[in-house]
Amino acid sequence: MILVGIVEDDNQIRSLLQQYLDRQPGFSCTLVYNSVESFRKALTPETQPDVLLMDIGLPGMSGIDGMKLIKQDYPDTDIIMLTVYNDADKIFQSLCSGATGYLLKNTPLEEIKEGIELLTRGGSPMSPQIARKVIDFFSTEKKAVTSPLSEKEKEIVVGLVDGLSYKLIGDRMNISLETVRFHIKNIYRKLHVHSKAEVISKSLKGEI
Amino acid sequence: MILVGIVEDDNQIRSLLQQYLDRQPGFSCTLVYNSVESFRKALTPETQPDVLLMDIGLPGMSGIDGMKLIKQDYPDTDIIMLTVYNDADKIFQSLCSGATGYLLKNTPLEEIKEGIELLTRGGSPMSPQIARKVIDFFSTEKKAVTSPLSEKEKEIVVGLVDGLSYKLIGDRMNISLETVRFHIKNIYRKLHVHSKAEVISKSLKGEI
DNA sequence: GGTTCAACCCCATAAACAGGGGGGGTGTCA
DNA sequence: TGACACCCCCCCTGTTTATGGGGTTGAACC
Repeated sequence: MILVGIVEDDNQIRSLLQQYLDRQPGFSCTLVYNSVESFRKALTPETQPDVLLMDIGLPGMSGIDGMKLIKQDYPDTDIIMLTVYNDADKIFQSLCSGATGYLLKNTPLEEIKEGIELLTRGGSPMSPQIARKVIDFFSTEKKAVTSPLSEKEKEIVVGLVDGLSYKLIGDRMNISLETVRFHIKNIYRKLHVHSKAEVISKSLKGEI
Repeated sequence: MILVGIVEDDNQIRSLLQQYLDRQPGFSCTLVYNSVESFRKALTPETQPDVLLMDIGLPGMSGIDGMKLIKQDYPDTDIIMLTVYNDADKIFQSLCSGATGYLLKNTPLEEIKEGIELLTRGGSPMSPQIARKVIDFFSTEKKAVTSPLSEKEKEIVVGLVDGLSYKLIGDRMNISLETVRFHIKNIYRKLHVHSKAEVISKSLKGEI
Protein backbone atom coordinates (compact mmCIF):
# COMPACT_ATOMS: atom_id res chain seq x y z
CA MET A 1 0.00 0.00 0.00
CA ILE A 2 1.46 3.37 -1.05
CA LEU A 3 0.63 6.21 1.31
CA VAL A 4 0.26 9.43 -0.64
CA GLY A 5 0.11 12.94 0.80
CA ILE A 6 -0.95 16.11 -0.99
CA VAL A 7 -0.19 19.77 -0.28
CA GLU A 8 -2.17 21.92 -2.69
CA ASP A 9 -4.15 25.08 -2.11
CA ASP A 10 -6.61 24.79 -5.00
CA ASN A 11 -9.64 23.06 -3.51
CA GLN A 12 -10.83 21.61 -6.78
CA ILE A 13 -7.52 20.12 -7.83
CA ARG A 14 -6.85 18.86 -4.36
CA SER A 15 -10.08 16.95 -3.92
CA LEU A 16 -10.01 15.66 -7.48
CA LEU A 17 -6.54 14.24 -6.94
CA GLN A 18 -7.39 12.79 -3.58
CA GLN A 19 -10.57 11.10 -4.76
CA TYR A 20 -8.86 9.65 -7.81
CA LEU A 21 -5.75 8.39 -6.02
CA ASP A 22 -7.55 7.07 -2.97
CA ARG A 23 -9.72 4.92 -5.22
CA GLN A 24 -6.75 3.26 -6.94
CA PRO A 25 -5.90 -0.22 -5.72
CA GLY A 26 -2.72 -0.22 -3.65
CA PHE A 27 -3.06 3.50 -2.90
CA SER A 28 -4.15 5.36 0.17
CA CYS A 29 -4.48 9.12 0.03
CA THR A 30 -5.66 10.75 3.21
CA LEU A 31 -2.98 13.26 4.26
CA VAL A 32 -4.32 16.14 2.27
CA TYR A 33 -3.68 19.76 3.20
CA ASN A 34 -3.82 23.19 1.67
CA SER A 35 -0.58 24.58 3.09
CA VAL A 36 2.86 23.49 4.21
CA GLU A 37 2.13 24.79 7.67
CA SER A 38 -0.99 22.71 8.24
CA PHE A 39 0.61 19.66 6.69
CA ARG A 40 3.63 19.83 8.94
CA LYS A 41 1.46 20.33 11.98
CA ALA A 42 -0.42 17.13 11.20
CA LEU A 43 2.66 15.12 10.28
CA THR A 44 3.87 12.45 12.70
CA PRO A 45 6.30 9.55 12.25
CA GLU A 46 3.27 7.25 12.19
CA THR A 47 1.35 9.11 9.49
CA GLN A 48 4.43 9.89 7.38
CA PRO A 49 3.49 9.30 3.71
CA ASP A 50 5.64 7.39 1.23
CA VAL A 51 5.11 9.95 -1.47
CA LEU A 52 4.11 13.58 -1.19
CA LEU A 53 2.65 15.62 -4.04
CA MET A 54 3.69 19.20 -3.41
CA ASP A 55 2.51 22.39 -5.03
CA ILE A 56 4.98 25.28 -5.21
CA GLY A 57 2.75 28.34 -5.25
CA LEU A 58 1.07 28.18 -1.87
CA PRO A 59 -0.28 30.69 0.63
CA GLY A 60 2.31 31.13 3.36
CA MET A 61 5.43 29.08 2.94
CA SER A 62 6.33 28.04 -0.60
CA GLY A 63 6.40 24.41 -1.55
CA ILE A 64 10.15 24.56 -2.08
CA ASP A 65 10.89 25.95 1.36
CA GLY A 66 8.36 23.57 2.84
CA MET A 67 10.01 20.64 1.17
CA LYS A 68 13.36 21.48 2.73
CA LEU A 69 11.85 21.37 6.20
CA ILE A 70 9.88 18.21 5.56
CA LYS A 71 12.92 16.49 4.10
CA GLN A 72 14.91 17.36 7.21
CA ASP A 73 12.42 15.70 9.51
CA TYR A 74 11.28 12.91 7.21
CA PRO A 75 14.03 12.15 4.71
CA ASP A 76 12.36 8.89 3.65
CA THR A 77 9.34 10.59 2.17
CA ASP A 78 9.82 11.10 -1.55
CA ILE A 79 8.45 14.34 -2.85
CA ILE A 80 7.06 15.06 -6.30
CA MET A 81 6.58 18.70 -7.21
CA LEU A 82 3.24 19.19 -8.90
CA THR A 83 3.07 22.70 -10.23
CA VAL A 84 2.41 24.99 -13.14
CA TYR A 85 5.93 26.41 -13.03
CA ASN A 86 8.20 25.13 -15.77
CA ASP A 87 11.00 27.66 -15.50
CA ALA A 88 14.53 26.43 -14.97
CA ASP A 89 14.86 28.37 -11.77
CA LYS A 90 12.00 26.64 -9.96
CA ILE A 91 12.96 23.27 -11.35
CA PHE A 92 16.56 23.36 -10.21
CA GLN A 93 15.71 24.91 -6.88
CA SER A 94 13.32 22.04 -6.30
CA LEU A 95 15.72 19.34 -7.36
CA CYS A 96 18.58 20.79 -5.34
CA SER A 97 16.34 20.93 -2.29
CA GLY A 98 15.52 17.27 -2.51
CA ALA A 99 12.57 16.72 -4.86
CA THR A 100 12.63 13.32 -6.49
CA GLY A 101 10.13 14.08 -9.22
CA TYR A 102 8.65 17.07 -11.03
CA LEU A 103 5.31 16.98 -12.81
CA LEU A 104 3.39 19.80 -14.41
CA LYS A 105 -0.21 20.36 -13.39
CA ASN A 106 -1.52 19.53 -16.84
CA THR A 107 -0.43 15.93 -16.32
CA PRO A 108 -3.40 13.55 -16.62
CA LEU A 109 -4.47 11.88 -13.38
CA GLU A 110 -3.51 8.50 -14.71
CA GLU A 111 0.03 9.63 -15.45
CA ILE A 112 0.33 11.11 -11.99
CA LYS A 113 -0.64 7.74 -10.59
CA GLU A 114 1.95 6.06 -12.82
CA GLY A 115 4.51 8.59 -11.71
CA ILE A 116 3.92 7.68 -8.08
CA GLU A 117 4.32 4.01 -8.88
CA LEU A 118 7.45 4.76 -10.86
CA LEU A 119 8.86 6.61 -7.88
CA THR A 120 8.34 3.68 -5.53
CA ARG A 121 10.14 1.47 -8.03
CA GLY A 122 13.21 3.71 -7.92
CA GLY A 123 12.47 5.99 -10.84
CA SER A 124 11.99 9.74 -11.03
CA PRO A 125 8.81 10.96 -12.70
CA MET A 126 9.25 14.08 -14.79
CA SER A 127 7.06 15.73 -17.37
CA PRO A 128 8.71 15.50 -20.79
CA GLN A 129 9.57 19.18 -21.02
CA ILE A 130 11.04 19.08 -17.52
CA ALA A 131 13.19 16.10 -18.43
CA ARG A 132 14.46 17.99 -21.45
CA LYS A 133 15.38 21.02 -19.38
CA VAL A 134 17.23 18.84 -16.91
CA ILE A 135 19.14 17.12 -19.69
CA ASP A 136 19.94 20.41 -21.37
CA PHE A 137 21.46 21.58 -18.12
CA PHE A 138 24.34 19.17 -18.65
CA SER A 139 25.12 19.87 -22.26
CA THR A 140 25.13 23.63 -21.71
CA GLU A 141 27.07 23.27 -18.49
CA LYS A 142 30.25 22.10 -20.08
CA LYS A 143 30.04 24.09 -23.23
CA ALA A 144 32.87 23.57 -25.66
CA VAL A 145 34.71 26.78 -24.98
CA THR A 146 37.48 27.18 -27.47
CA SER A 147 40.18 27.49 -24.89
CA PRO A 148 43.12 29.59 -25.95
CA LEU A 149 45.39 27.51 -23.75
CA SER A 150 47.82 24.90 -25.02
CA GLU A 151 47.82 21.36 -23.69
CA LYS A 152 50.65 21.94 -21.25
CA GLU A 153 48.99 25.08 -20.01
CA LYS A 154 45.73 23.27 -19.40
CA GLU A 155 47.58 20.59 -17.48
CA ILE A 156 49.09 23.28 -15.29
CA VAL A 157 45.68 24.78 -14.69
CA VAL A 158 44.53 21.39 -13.44
CA GLY A 159 47.44 21.39 -11.04
CA LEU A 160 46.50 24.83 -9.77
CA VAL A 161 42.90 23.74 -9.25
CA ASP A 162 44.15 20.76 -7.30
CA GLY A 163 45.82 23.23 -4.98
CA LEU A 164 49.38 22.27 -5.82
CA SER A 165 52.35 24.60 -5.50
CA TYR A 166 54.43 25.43 -8.54
CA LYS A 167 57.05 23.02 -7.32
CA LEU A 168 54.62 20.12 -7.00
CA ILE A 169 53.17 20.86 -10.42
CA GLY A 170 56.67 20.73 -11.82
CA ASP A 171 57.28 17.40 -10.12
CA ARG A 172 54.01 16.00 -11.41
CA MET A 173 54.75 17.06 -14.97
CA ASN A 174 58.48 16.36 -14.80
CA ILE A 175 59.45 19.87 -15.73
CA SER A 176 61.37 22.42 -13.74
CA LEU A 177 59.90 24.98 -11.42
CA GLU A 178 61.06 27.68 -13.77
CA THR A 179 59.19 26.18 -16.66
CA VAL A 180 56.03 26.01 -14.60
CA ARG A 181 56.44 29.70 -13.92
CA PHE A 182 57.01 30.39 -17.56
CA HIS A 183 53.77 28.66 -18.49
CA ILE A 184 51.83 30.35 -15.73
CA LYS A 185 52.99 33.75 -16.92
CA ASN A 186 51.60 32.89 -20.34
CA ILE A 187 48.36 31.57 -18.85
CA TYR A 188 47.84 34.82 -16.96
CA ARG A 189 48.47 36.81 -20.10
CA LYS A 190 46.07 34.74 -22.18
CA LEU A 191 43.31 34.78 -19.59
CA HIS A 192 43.91 38.38 -18.54
CA VAL A 193 44.24 37.51 -14.90
CA HIS A 194 46.87 38.21 -12.28
CA SER A 195 46.59 35.50 -9.68
CA LYS A 196 46.21 31.81 -9.07
CA ALA A 197 42.86 32.50 -7.45
CA GLU A 198 41.39 33.94 -10.63
CA VAL A 199 42.62 31.03 -12.71
CA ILE A 200 41.06 28.50 -10.35
CA SER A 201 37.87 30.49 -10.33
CA LYS A 202 37.64 30.67 -14.10
CA SER A 203 38.49 27.04 -14.47
CA LEU A 204 35.87 25.78 -12.06
CA LYS A 205 33.25 28.05 -13.58
CA GLY A 206 33.91 26.33 -16.87
CA GLU A 207 35.30 29.45 -18.50
CA ILE A 208 38.37 27.64 -19.70
CA MET B 1 8.11 10.85 -40.93
CA ILE B 2 10.79 10.38 -38.30
CA LEU B 3 14.14 9.27 -39.70
CA VAL B 4 15.87 7.01 -37.23
CA GLY B 5 19.50 5.91 -37.32
CA ILE B 6 21.12 3.13 -35.34
CA VAL B 7 24.73 2.52 -34.37
CA GLU B 8 24.98 -0.84 -32.61
CA ASP B 9 27.49 -3.64 -32.97
CA ASP B 10 25.32 -6.56 -31.83
CA ASN B 11 23.84 -7.95 -35.03
CA GLN B 12 20.78 -9.42 -33.39
CA ILE B 13 19.78 -6.32 -31.45
CA ARG B 14 20.50 -4.11 -34.40
CA SER B 15 18.34 -5.96 -36.90
CA LEU B 16 15.60 -6.50 -34.35
CA LEU B 17 15.46 -2.78 -33.66
CA GLN B 18 15.58 -1.84 -37.28
CA GLN B 19 12.87 -4.24 -38.33
CA TYR B 20 10.59 -3.17 -35.51
CA LEU B 21 11.06 0.57 -35.95
CA ASP B 22 10.95 0.55 -39.72
CA ARG B 23 7.56 -1.14 -39.57
CA GLN B 24 6.05 1.52 -37.31
CA PRO B 25 3.83 4.06 -39.06
CA GLY B 26 5.55 7.44 -39.25
CA PHE B 27 8.98 5.89 -38.85
CA SER B 28 11.77 5.18 -41.28
CA CYS B 29 14.81 3.32 -40.09
CA THR B 30 17.43 2.68 -42.72
CA LEU B 31 20.67 4.24 -41.54
CA VAL B 32 21.89 1.27 -39.57
CA TYR B 33 25.57 0.66 -38.86
CA ASN B 34 27.75 -1.36 -36.53
CA SER B 35 30.35 1.30 -35.75
CA VAL B 36 30.75 5.03 -35.43
CA GLU B 37 33.31 5.00 -38.19
CA SER B 38 31.07 3.36 -40.78
CA PHE B 39 28.11 5.50 -39.76
CA ARG B 40 30.01 8.72 -40.13
CA LYS B 41 31.37 7.64 -43.49
CA ALA B 42 27.84 7.12 -44.77
CA LEU B 43 26.40 10.27 -43.24
CA THR B 44 25.53 13.19 -45.51
CA PRO B 45 23.39 16.27 -44.97
CA GLU B 46 20.72 14.60 -47.08
CA THR B 47 20.58 11.34 -45.16
CA GLN B 48 20.95 12.96 -41.74
CA PRO B 49 18.53 11.24 -39.33
CA ASP B 50 16.24 13.05 -36.91
CA VAL B 51 17.04 10.67 -34.11
CA LEU B 52 20.03 8.42 -33.61
CA LEU B 53 20.09 5.43 -31.30
CA MET B 54 23.67 5.04 -30.18
CA ASP B 55 25.37 2.20 -28.34
CA ILE B 56 28.31 3.06 -26.11
CA GLY B 57 30.39 -0.10 -26.11
CA LEU B 58 31.46 -0.37 -29.75
CA PRO B 59 34.44 -1.74 -31.60
CA GLY B 60 36.72 1.16 -32.47
CA MET B 61 35.49 4.53 -31.35
CA SER B 62 33.16 4.57 -28.35
CA GLY B 63 29.62 5.83 -28.72
CA ILE B 64 30.36 8.80 -26.49
CA ASP B 65 33.35 9.97 -28.51
CA GLY B 66 31.41 9.27 -31.68
CA MET B 67 28.51 11.34 -30.52
CA LYS B 68 30.74 14.35 -29.94
CA LEU B 69 31.93 14.22 -33.53
CA ILE B 70 28.49 13.63 -34.98
CA LYS B 71 27.04 16.45 -32.90
CA GLN B 72 29.69 18.80 -34.24
CA ASP B 73 28.79 18.10 -37.83
CA TYR B 74 25.05 17.53 -37.39
CA PRO B 75 23.87 19.39 -34.29
CA ASP B 76 20.21 18.94 -35.27
CA THR B 77 20.28 15.19 -34.90
CA ASP B 78 19.06 14.19 -31.45
CA ILE B 79 20.91 11.27 -29.98
CA ILE B 80 19.58 8.67 -27.57
CA MET B 81 22.15 6.48 -25.85
CA LEU B 82 21.00 2.89 -25.88
CA THR B 83 23.31 0.87 -23.72
CA VAL B 84 23.76 -1.56 -20.87
CA TYR B 85 25.82 0.89 -18.86
CA ASN B 86 23.98 2.47 -15.97
CA ASP B 87 26.91 3.92 -14.05
CA ALA B 88 26.92 7.59 -13.23
CA ASP B 89 30.15 8.13 -15.09
CA LYS B 90 28.87 6.97 -18.48
CA ILE B 91 25.56 8.73 -17.98
CA PHE B 92 27.00 12.12 -17.22
CA GLN B 93 29.71 11.85 -19.83
CA SER B 94 26.99 11.17 -22.37
CA LEU B 95 24.73 13.98 -21.24
CA CYS B 96 27.58 16.46 -21.09
CA SER B 97 28.61 15.49 -24.59
CA GLY B 98 25.20 16.21 -26.00
CA ALA B 99 22.95 13.17 -25.62
CA THR B 100 19.27 14.07 -25.37
CA GLY B 101 18.09 10.74 -24.03
CA TYR B 102 19.45 7.67 -22.27
CA LEU B 103 17.75 4.30 -22.41
CA LEU B 104 18.96 0.98 -21.07
CA LYS B 105 19.07 -1.98 -23.41
CA ASN B 106 16.46 -3.88 -21.44
CA THR B 107 13.91 -1.29 -22.54
CA PRO B 108 11.03 -2.96 -24.46
CA LEU B 109 10.88 -2.14 -28.16
CA GLU B 110 7.59 -0.35 -27.72
CA GLU B 111 9.02 1.97 -25.10
CA ILE B 112 11.99 2.72 -27.32
CA LYS B 113 9.55 3.73 -30.01
CA GLU B 114 7.65 5.89 -27.52
CA GLY B 115 10.94 7.40 -26.41
CA ILE B 116 11.73 8.45 -29.96
CA GLU B 117 8.31 10.03 -30.32
CA LEU B 118 8.74 11.75 -26.99
CA LEU B 119 12.04 13.15 -28.17
CA THR B 120 10.53 14.67 -31.29
CA ARG B 121 7.88 16.31 -29.10
CA GLY B 122 10.55 18.04 -27.02
CA GLY B 123 10.97 15.52 -24.26
CA SER B 124 13.95 13.52 -23.11
CA PRO B 125 13.48 9.77 -22.84
CA MET B 126 15.26 8.20 -19.91
CA SER B 127 14.96 4.83 -18.26
CA PRO B 128 13.53 5.23 -14.74
CA GLN B 129 16.75 4.38 -12.95
CA ILE B 130 18.65 6.79 -15.17
CA ALA B 131 16.19 9.56 -14.37
CA ARG B 132 16.66 8.88 -10.69
CA LYS B 133 20.43 9.10 -11.00
CA VAL B 134 20.16 12.37 -12.86
CA ILE B 135 17.83 13.81 -10.24
CA ASP B 136 20.03 12.59 -7.42
CA PHE B 137 22.89 14.47 -9.01
CA PHE B 138 21.27 17.73 -7.99
CA SER B 139 20.32 16.91 -4.43
CA THR B 140 23.75 15.52 -3.65
CA GLU B 141 25.44 18.36 -5.49
CA LYS B 142 24.50 21.05 -3.03
CA LYS B 143 24.31 18.89 0.03
CA ALA B 144 23.76 20.74 3.26
CA VAL B 145 27.34 20.52 4.40
CA THR B 146 27.54 21.47 8.02
CA SER B 147 30.30 23.94 7.51
CA PRO B 148 32.59 24.14 10.49
CA LEU B 149 33.42 27.73 9.65
CA SER B 150 32.17 30.75 11.56
CA GLU B 151 30.44 33.64 9.81
CA LYS B 152 33.56 35.77 9.73
CA GLU B 153 35.54 32.91 8.35
CA LYS B 154 33.03 32.28 5.60
CA GLU B 155 33.17 35.94 4.68
CA ILE B 156 36.92 35.68 4.37
CA VAL B 157 36.55 32.61 2.18
CA VAL B 158 34.35 34.67 -0.10
CA GLY B 159 37.10 37.24 -0.29
CA LEU B 160 39.65 34.61 -1.20
CA VAL B 161 37.37 33.22 -3.89
CA ASP B 162 36.99 36.73 -5.28
CA GLY B 163 40.74 36.74 -5.72
CA LEU B 164 41.48 39.41 -3.13
CA SER B 165 44.73 39.66 -1.21
CA TYR B 166 44.69 39.50 2.59
CA LYS B 167 45.05 43.24 2.68
CA LEU B 168 42.05 43.88 0.47
CA ILE B 169 39.97 41.42 2.45
CA GLY B 170 40.88 43.33 5.59
CA ASP B 171 39.85 46.59 3.95
CA ARG B 172 36.58 45.13 2.78
CA MET B 173 35.75 43.78 6.23
CA ASN B 174 37.23 46.69 8.15
CA ILE B 175 39.63 44.52 10.09
CA SER B 176 43.39 44.53 10.13
CA LEU B 177 45.62 42.48 7.90
CA GLU B 178 46.75 40.58 10.96
CA THR B 179 43.23 39.58 11.86
CA VAL B 180 42.66 38.30 8.37
CA ARG B 181 45.72 36.14 8.77
CA PHE B 182 44.52 34.95 12.14
CA HIS B 183 41.21 33.83 10.65
CA ILE B 184 42.86 32.21 7.67
CA LYS B 185 45.07 30.18 9.93
CA ASN B 186 41.96 28.86 11.62
CA ILE B 187 40.25 28.20 8.31
CA TYR B 188 43.20 26.15 7.10
CA ARG B 189 43.22 24.16 10.31
CA LYS B 190 39.49 23.48 10.15
CA LEU B 191 39.53 22.49 6.49
CA HIS B 192 42.83 20.62 6.68
CA VAL B 193 44.36 22.57 3.84
CA HIS B 194 47.54 24.54 3.46
CA SER B 195 46.97 27.08 0.74
CA LYS B 196 44.61 29.67 -0.62
CA ALA B 197 44.23 27.61 -3.75
CA GLU B 198 42.80 24.66 -1.88
CA VAL B 199 40.30 26.82 -0.04
CA ILE B 200 39.09 28.39 -3.27
CA SER B 201 38.84 24.99 -4.87
CA LYS B 202 36.87 23.49 -2.02
CA SER B 203 34.61 26.47 -1.85
CA LEU B 204 33.78 26.48 -5.54
CA LYS B 205 33.21 22.74 -5.52
CA GLY B 206 30.58 23.29 -2.84
CA GLU B 207 32.53 21.45 -0.18
CA ILE B 208 32.16 24.27 2.29
C1' DG C 1 33.13 34.27 39.39
C1' DG C 2 35.58 31.56 36.51
C1' DT C 3 35.93 29.37 31.99
C1' DT C 4 35.38 29.17 27.33
C1' DC C 5 35.47 31.05 22.92
C1' DA C 6 35.21 33.94 18.98
C1' DA C 7 37.03 37.96 17.33
C1' DC C 8 40.50 41.18 17.30
C1' DC C 9 45.53 42.57 17.09
C1' DC C 10 51.05 42.23 16.84
C1' DC C 11 55.74 39.95 15.58
C1' DA C 12 58.90 37.10 12.95
C1' DT C 13 60.48 34.03 9.19
C1' DA C 14 60.67 30.97 5.34
C1' DA C 15 58.46 29.85 1.43
C1' DA C 16 55.72 30.81 -2.46
C1' DC C 17 54.13 33.97 -5.86
C1' DA C 18 53.83 37.77 -9.72
C1' DG C 19 56.23 39.95 -13.11
C1' DG C 20 60.20 41.33 -15.64
C1' DG C 21 64.39 40.06 -18.03
C1' DG C 22 67.34 36.52 -20.66
C1' DG C 23 68.58 32.12 -23.26
C1' DG C 24 67.62 27.87 -25.96
C1' DG C 25 64.90 24.28 -28.98
C1' DT C 26 60.92 22.35 -32.06
C1' DG C 27 57.38 22.63 -35.38
C1' DT C 28 53.95 24.84 -39.00
C1' DC C 29 52.60 27.90 -42.50
C1' DA C 30 52.87 31.32 -45.90
C1' DT D 1 63.04 32.44 -44.95
C1' DG D 2 60.83 34.71 -41.50
C1' DA D 3 56.95 34.95 -38.48
C1' DC D 4 54.49 32.31 -35.04
C1' DA D 5 53.26 29.18 -31.50
C1' DC D 6 54.66 26.04 -28.42
C1' DC D 7 57.90 24.09 -25.18
C1' DC D 8 62.01 24.11 -22.01
C1' DC D 9 65.29 26.40 -18.77
C1' DC D 10 67.68 30.32 -15.88
C1' DC D 11 68.15 34.98 -13.14
C1' DC D 12 66.47 38.94 -10.49
C1' DT D 13 62.92 41.87 -8.04
C1' DG D 14 59.63 42.84 -4.70
C1' DT D 15 55.31 41.25 -2.71
C1' DT D 16 52.30 38.01 -0.64
C1' DT D 17 51.52 33.81 1.80
C1' DA D 18 51.88 30.21 5.33
C1' DT D 19 52.91 29.18 9.89
C1' DG D 20 54.70 29.54 14.28
C1' DG D 21 54.50 32.31 18.43
C1' DG D 22 52.53 36.13 21.65
C1' DG D 23 48.56 38.93 23.35
C1' DT D 24 43.37 41.70 24.76
C1' DT D 25 38.54 42.13 24.83
C1' DG D 26 33.67 40.99 25.51
C1' DA D 27 29.79 38.02 25.35
C1' DA D 28 28.06 33.52 26.87
C1' DC D 29 27.75 29.35 29.97
C1' DC D 30 27.74 27.03 33.94
